[in-house]
This record gives sequence, structure tokens and C-alpha cells, in this order.
Amino acid sequence: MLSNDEIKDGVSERGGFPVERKRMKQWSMRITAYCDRLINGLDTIDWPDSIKEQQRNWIGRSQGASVKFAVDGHPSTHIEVFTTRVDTIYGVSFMVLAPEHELVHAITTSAQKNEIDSYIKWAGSRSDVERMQEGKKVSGAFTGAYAINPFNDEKVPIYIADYVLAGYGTGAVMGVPSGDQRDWNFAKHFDLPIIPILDAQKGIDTEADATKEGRYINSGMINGMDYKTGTATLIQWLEAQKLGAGKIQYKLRNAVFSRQRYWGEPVPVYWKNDLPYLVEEKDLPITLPEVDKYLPTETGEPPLGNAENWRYTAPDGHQYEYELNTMPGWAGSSWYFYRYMDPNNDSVFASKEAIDYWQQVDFYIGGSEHAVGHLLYSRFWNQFMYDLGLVPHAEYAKKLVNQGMIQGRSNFVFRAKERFFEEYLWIKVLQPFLSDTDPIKMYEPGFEEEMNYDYAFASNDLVIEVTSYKQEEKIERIRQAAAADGKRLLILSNEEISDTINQPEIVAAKIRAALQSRDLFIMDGTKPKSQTLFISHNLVHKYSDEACSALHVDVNLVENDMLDLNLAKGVRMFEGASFKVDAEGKFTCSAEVEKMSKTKFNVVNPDHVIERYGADCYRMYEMFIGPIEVAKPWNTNGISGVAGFLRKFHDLFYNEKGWNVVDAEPTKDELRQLHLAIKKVSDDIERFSLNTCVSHFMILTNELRALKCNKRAILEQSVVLIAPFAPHIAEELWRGFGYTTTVCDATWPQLNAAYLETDSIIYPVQINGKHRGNVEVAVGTSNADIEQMVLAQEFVQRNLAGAAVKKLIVVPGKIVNIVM
RNA sequence: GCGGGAAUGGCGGAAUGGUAGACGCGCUGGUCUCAAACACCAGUAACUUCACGGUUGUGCGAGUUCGAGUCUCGCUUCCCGCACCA
Repeated sequence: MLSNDEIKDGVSERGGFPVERKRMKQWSMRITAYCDRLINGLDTIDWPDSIKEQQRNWIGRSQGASVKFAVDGHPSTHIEVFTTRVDTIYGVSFMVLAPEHELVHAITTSAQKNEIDSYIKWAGSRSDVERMQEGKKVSGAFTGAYAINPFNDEKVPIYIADYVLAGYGTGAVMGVPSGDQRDWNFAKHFDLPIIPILDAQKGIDTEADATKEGRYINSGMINGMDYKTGTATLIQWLEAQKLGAGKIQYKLRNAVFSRQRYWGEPVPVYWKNDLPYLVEEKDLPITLPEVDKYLPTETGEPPLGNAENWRYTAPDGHQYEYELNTMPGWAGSSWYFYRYMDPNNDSVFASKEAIDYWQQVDFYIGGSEHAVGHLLYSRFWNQFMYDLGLVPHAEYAKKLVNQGMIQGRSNFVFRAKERFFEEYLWIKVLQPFLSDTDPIKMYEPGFEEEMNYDYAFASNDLVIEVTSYKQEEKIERIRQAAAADGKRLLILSNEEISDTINQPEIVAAKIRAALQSRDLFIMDGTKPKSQTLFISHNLVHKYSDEACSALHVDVNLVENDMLDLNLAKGVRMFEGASFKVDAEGKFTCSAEVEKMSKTKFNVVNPDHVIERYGADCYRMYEMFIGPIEVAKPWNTNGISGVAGFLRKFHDLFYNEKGWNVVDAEPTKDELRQLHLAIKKVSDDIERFSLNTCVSHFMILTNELRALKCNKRAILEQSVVLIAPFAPHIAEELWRGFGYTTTVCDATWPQLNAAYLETDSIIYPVQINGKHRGNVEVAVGTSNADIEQMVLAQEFVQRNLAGAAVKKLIVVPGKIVNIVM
């Protein structure tokens, strides 16, 4: 049992087994009945715009009309189309059906049959990938039949084309080239008329104009009307004539609810005379039966079909087969949060009291990859439960935030291809060591055709071929060709070059020896050690793009983009490998930011970070590196700053002798710092700005250190503040105060704004909007007095340079601006 | 093509119309040390000045405002999602 994306080229992606398509009877959930409510509900919840937009797109609501077109010469048939622009119907100059449309064969004329058949065949043979690659290339075929526009009785030709999708709407489109670009492209290609329908349409000779502005022309009963009245008039007429109606179309399909797997909730249904019946409530829950193997049965039934004697005894006393499909993951993931409200209840999913107490989920944090899966299904599921009166809100999550993904930083190594060895020989051996022998490069395009070897020499009858020693047939062929040409042949294998890759003089010596010998065929008889060759990244730029291929390498073998060669030698990927290192003996890798994934070998395990810095530090660092919803690559460069801060915070409570907190009365400064932190952290938590909370803890710690504060009244509150951010350290310090219960039970510190007040305010002074200096003013000074003080400042007079003050703005508590 | 988001020092980022660059990393100098590491202190947007100071500066171009990183309009680039949806 495979999903579509597990099939490649008609066989299974894994194993390459042939795939057979079978019809299956499956349960599905009628999510389409909730399309409008799922769209409208989005306006009532505080979710990210991107998620809302993705859900809207996925549901794909379009408002329009359906219209029936008669087919000329086929009195009993008609073609129904869906259009969002019924107002353009007088501009119809052709009709297009999807190639799969059921009427195609019935209406195609015998003269056009061949053309239509071959188009259907061609269209069916093209994969989605091919269709995407070809982009907007127009194709189609004429059926020979004509449709009749119900509004003006004009006959328009009926085509088939694969730009019309069988699965959307009715699989038929009315072609209005003046108002729709795809229709326009089609009309141009098949030389069909392009009829203007609005006086505001511009340039329809060069492209379609989809405007709804202006007044209708060439449009029968709606001539002179605007979009709104025109549309209403047409729909009214259609409905009166029973030829169509206003209609809303959705892209969303019903959601298949059956899975052919073992591990899933059993569906509480049994089958009697091919009809499903619900299992009696007293017989619930159904538990999964024992099976020998979790695979489909011989006949292709789901794995539950393997269970022996698994039958339901119905109220009529007879035994019946259970439903064999199980439920999908979203059967549970759509409403699990209600179970959290009342996890031990064994009569209902959650008691009414529990649900009334907890109400909605206040804050849901999750990945944006669930935008149109889980996050849409769960809203649908909840709406349904709401309709049944089981839950108090149509939407289950008031606020949702997508956390940004921590991305991986992938490293790549470069593996030599055949071409590399050819180029290497030229760049690193023949040119530097053997230029006196006038080597000739023959592998470049142009030579390739007529020549068999890679190198020759102007003054010697030796030729060189570079290839793998395993290519015995090729070597033999070249050997014979060389003999026929009267050339002596030196075979250098990729592998022997690899063996001495960091000492090009060795290969140079071999070549020189070969040049001087009289042997007709020279090849190293010993078996080289190297199987593959990898080239340091900082060297690959010397070679062409075809010389190497880039491969993901496990980032745990790499430090600072340098491959640890000792570690690498123990890895399967580098078995029998040689490494071409740079002049400093280093092997470098290239790097790229990608999603973290096993297949990209860029997964970093936080364990070693936690081992070195502790879980609190790891947790805080993740918060510290930026806003929660922003994705960024994992990078521990700044973690020492957080580690240092935690240590300093911890040090506030201890001296060399141990616990060092005293009960003395705190100073005004100390209280001010504490309450600044209470304000900042409390506010920032509310807006999920965790990185600035961490910053402020750093500020608080630095200030308290500067004040040498070790007073309980200050430190105890600080511990409560930091507890959600560094729970382990907070818990330990909390116990230091003598508490035996958890810090989680402490009351959140209350802000006392009185502690934040100061005796004076420092006003920044701007002149023409530019900051020029500051003035310290006692609290309570009147604006008039502040103006006097500001104007008396030396720096103000200097900057004014005698010019008149046009305006002086004092924003109380904030700033002063002088306009001159 | 459609939709959504983003753009600020060497780097991660801060700034809810009011001193741009908080906090941290990195870097530079200093103290300690035989030395290094750690720790601590100071400095660190660019240009200019011995210094005081000055000029420029939040992707680009306009606008609103006493005052714009922030608001409005028009672009550019990048990221994400959807995509022949009639």
C-alpha cells in the first residue's frame, strides 16, 4: 500500500516493485460541508496571517455561477461550466473541456476523431512534472462540435485542452479571451475571435484585461451596465430560464479517513450484507486484535484482515466482519487537547466541568508545516463537536504562533569524477613538471570525437589515458587503438593517482620514466589502495564544474568547515578514500543552510551542548538568539554569553563560604532595578518576546552585581522571575531560601510603579529633529520652566547661533524639540 | 503568476512615532599571570578631528510629521506557501 509520492515511474520508490492500482472503499470526513465556516472562523482567531492565508487558499472558495450551454446537434446533452465572471459571457468565443471530460467522445465528429484521440493519448502520457516544465505552452484539439451560448444563441467551437483540469469545477471552461489570460493565449494560438466586453478594457490585442471597471459593450441585455448590476441581471435571467444559478465552488476535497495500517484507532463499524453498521456503544472501545504480521493480507486487505476469529457479535446474535481500515493520525491529533483537561475520565473524553473550566486553548505553538493539515482538520473537527454541543467554542485555539525552525548548517565534501583526474594531470603534473616535453591536452571538446587518449606529446610517441583500472574493456580497446595508431600507451589509473594525490611529483616521475622507456604498453600492475578521492573545497575552484560532485557529509565530522580526517576514516562513506588536502594539510568543506534532516547529515544533537553548559543555558540560549517565530541556523557562537550570565546570577547568592543572602532592607536603587525587571519581563512574556526577557535578566544581574546586592527581598523575587527561563537553577536557589515546595507555586512578583519613579528626568534635546544634548530636569517642572532651562543651555545657544526659535515642543517625560 | 513575510554594525539581534544599534558574540587595549587560559576593567556604526565636536547612517525613491527604522505610496532583493483553480 503506497501513497502517490512513494511511486516513481510506475514502480515503488523503495525496492522498485511494480505498482497496481486498485479501487478501495474508504471512509471520508465531509470537511467540505464546513468550507465557509472554516474561512469565516479565521477572522475570529489570533493566528499568523500566513497560516490563515494558506488555509484560505487551500479551501479555495470562489464565488460565481454555473451556466448550461447546449450542444449543437445534440439536443439531449449540454455542457455545464463554472465561472467566476459570468458577466463576461458575451465575450465567449470558444469552449474548452478537460481531455477526460465525459462528453468528449459523444460530441466529437468523425472528421476530428483521430485528432482528438491522439491529443487525449498525448495528454495522458505526460507527467505532472513535464506539464510544469512546459509552463504556459498552449496545446489543444478541436472536437468538431459547437456549443450554443444561451444568451445570444451564438455557436462557438468546442475544444479539449489540458489547461482545463478535470478535477475542478465541472471540467469545462467557457473561453473569454478578452478577460482571461489563459483563454487569451488559447485564442491567439487557435486564431479565435477576441471580443471586447467592457469599455474600460485596454490593450486586448497584446494581452487579456481582467478589469471589472467600466460599462459593458457587445453584451446584449447588460450593455451599459456596471459589473455589479450586470452580474446580478445575468444570474437572475439564468435562474429564471433554469439554465444556471449563482454558485460557490471550493477547491477543498473531502478528507479520506481510512488508513490501511495496523496502528490506528479501529473504526467502530461492522459489515452486514455489504452495508456498514455502528458497533453498539456498550461494546466500545474496540481494541486492536493480535496479528501475526503488520502487513496487508494476500488479497490486499488492510493488516487487520490478518486477525483470526476477529468478528463482532451483533445484537441479532450473528457474527459479522469488522471494518478493517483504521483511522488516520488526525483522528487523535484533532482534539487531543480536550483530553488533557480531564485525562483520567473513563466515561467521556472530558467532563463538561473540566471543559467549562479550561475553555479554549489560550496559546498554541506549532510548526507552519501543519498549516493545511492538522491545523485545518482540527478546526473542522472542533466545529463539528461544537455543533453537537460538546465544546463551548467553535474555534479551539485563541492564539497560535509558529515557532521558527532551527535550521541546520550542512557541510559538503567534493568527490572526484573521472574528469577531475584528467584536469589534475594537466594542472598539477604535466604543466609544472613536464612542460619541457610539450604535452598536448586532448580531452577537451573537439578532440574527444576522433581521439582515444587524454594526452599526447609533441616530441614523443607516448600517449596517456587516465581511467579507472577497473575499466578493463575500455583499457583493452584503447590499447588496440594505440597499437593501430603506432603509439605507445601509458595507462594511469584514477586510483593510483589518488594514492599519491598530495605528491604530484611521483606521478610526474612515472610519466618521465614512460617517456624514456621503449615499452609499448605501460600500466602499474600493483593494486592501488584508493577507491575514491575527495578534494578539499578550497581547491575545487581550480577545476571545472564537471570535475567533482558535492556530497553531504555528517556535520559531526566537521569543525569550522574543516573535516576531521581521523574521524572521517572510520566512516563508511570514506572507506578506501584518499583526500587531496590544501597547502596547509587541511581538508575544507563547503557549507549551506538547510532544513535539519537525517538525509542531509546536518542534525546536531543538543546533548553535547547540555552536557557542557547545562539544560538551563541551552533553553535560555534558544530563547536569546531571536524572536520566537524567526527561523535561523543553529549556531552556538553566542552561548558563552548566556553561560556567563547564569554563572553571575548564581554568584549573587553565594560567596566563597557558601550561601550569602542577607535579610537587610533593600535600597531604593536595588528596588528600582528589581521592579524595572518585573515590568519588562512581565510585559515581554505577554507579547512572547522571550529574547528581550533574557536580555533584561542580563541587565538586572549586571546592575545587582554593580550594587553588590545580596538582599533576600530582591534576590527571592528575581528567582521567581527567572524560573520560567532557567527552571533548574531557579529551583535550586529557591530551596536555598529554605522553601520545601517548588518555585512554580510562588506568586508572580507584583510591579510597584512607585519604585520606578526618579527625582529627575533627563530630556534629550533635539534641534530640528537632531539630537544635540541632554538636560536634566527635576520631576514636576512645568513646561515653561523646562523651555527656559533648555534655552539657557550652552549647547543649545551654540547650535542656534543666533537664529530665532520658531517653535519649541516639550513632550512631557519624553523629549524636547526646538525648531529654528 | 498569485498570496504572505522580511531587509538595522563584523555577527545574532534591540528600539510599541521621541537620544538608532539595548543585550550578547566577536574584536582591540589594560589588570592579574613566568606565560597562556579563566576572570575582571575600558573601548568598539562609518567618516572626520590631537581634542571638544562635526558629517553621514536602519535595502532604494518619494511623502506625512516639530520628529520616521517605525506610518503612507512606489520600487529592489531575499525567504516561505500556493500554483493552468476558470
